[in-house]
Amino acid sequence: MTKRKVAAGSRRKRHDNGSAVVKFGPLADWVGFNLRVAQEAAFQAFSKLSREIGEHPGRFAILTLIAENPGISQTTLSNAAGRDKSSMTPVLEDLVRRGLVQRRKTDSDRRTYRLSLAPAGTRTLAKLNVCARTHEDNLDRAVGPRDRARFLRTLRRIAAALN
Amino acid sequence: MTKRKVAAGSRRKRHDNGSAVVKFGPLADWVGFNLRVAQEAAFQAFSKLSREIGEHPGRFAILTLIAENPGISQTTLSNAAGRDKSSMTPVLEDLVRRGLVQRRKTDSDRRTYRLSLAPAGTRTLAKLNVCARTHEDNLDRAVGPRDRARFLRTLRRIAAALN
DNA sequence: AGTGGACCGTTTGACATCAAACTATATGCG
DNA sequence: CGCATATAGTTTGATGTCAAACGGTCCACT
Repeated sequence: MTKRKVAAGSRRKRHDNGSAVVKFGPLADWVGFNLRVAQEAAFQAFSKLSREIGEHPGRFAILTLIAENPGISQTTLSNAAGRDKSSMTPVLEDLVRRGLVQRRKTDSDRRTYRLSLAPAGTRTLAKLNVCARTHEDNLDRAVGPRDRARFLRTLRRIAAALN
Repeated sequence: MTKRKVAAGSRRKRHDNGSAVVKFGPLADWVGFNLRVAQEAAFQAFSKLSREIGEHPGRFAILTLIAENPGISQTTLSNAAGRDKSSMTPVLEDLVRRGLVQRRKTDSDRRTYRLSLAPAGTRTLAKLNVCARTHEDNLDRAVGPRDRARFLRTLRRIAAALN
């Protein structure tokens, strides 16, 4: 029970280190909980990849959406990214300061900014796309090629149903 | 183009309201992005349900884990919930103050707390379980009964592969 | 032309979370 | 025994997010 050598795989620890065996009970079979765990694991993994090239993981969706929709406004961007418009202020301030994004006022509507990628932004996005490709390969491997399409379809249905 | 009556379903707006048509480009086909969108939609939906009974959505996992593992320590709890141990401090302070959770020191190790549910905590958890059941029904409907088991398996594989 | 309501982006305040530093406690090892 | 090291929980500082309030702008309607 308290022998020096313990069962396979579990290295001897002086204390718990918080890694005791835990029962998850009904949580273990709920879609909501497993969805959260999977998403957080995926985000952590992408986070690590993007930090290796010195970029915040959240910048990827922002830069992609600007690249795909040149001239987009901050509010439209925030809606597409699923974030409040007020959280765009510091993010875009940073991206503009670093020369990745251009922010221009229009003549027609002086309230809105028109956002577009600067050349440096295109280059940064290209590097992030390499990270995303690697990340996606890891995810695909876990999902399996046979189930990928079905899995994507289910995710989209969940998003659509709960909005 | 600018007629009074517009195409089906799209109510006439004076301005964009940030709901312009947006191209998602490659984002739309990435597992990582769709996973994020689905999870955030699901969380929002559960959040709304749990706020109706006056409880923070995040308390559900905490209370369930304490119920399933009486005597669990804060660090073990934080690991199981996928949160940093330091974020448990204010949460448990709140739960103890409201009489939902009991926190006792042990004789054997005076550093650790042993957490367990108080009767009020059991009652609150029962109410949260009703919310979770409703939420899960909505999710199941979106997933479809045929794909549910496969979907769960895929989510678990993603979580396992990226840790 | 004037005006009221809607909209864009920012500011502010609240909150959850993390990471690192810190205090107190426990224990393996000499 | 005594100390170096590991662990439990808290504190602190930074960050990202939201929601509400605000100033500036636009525009439909009178």
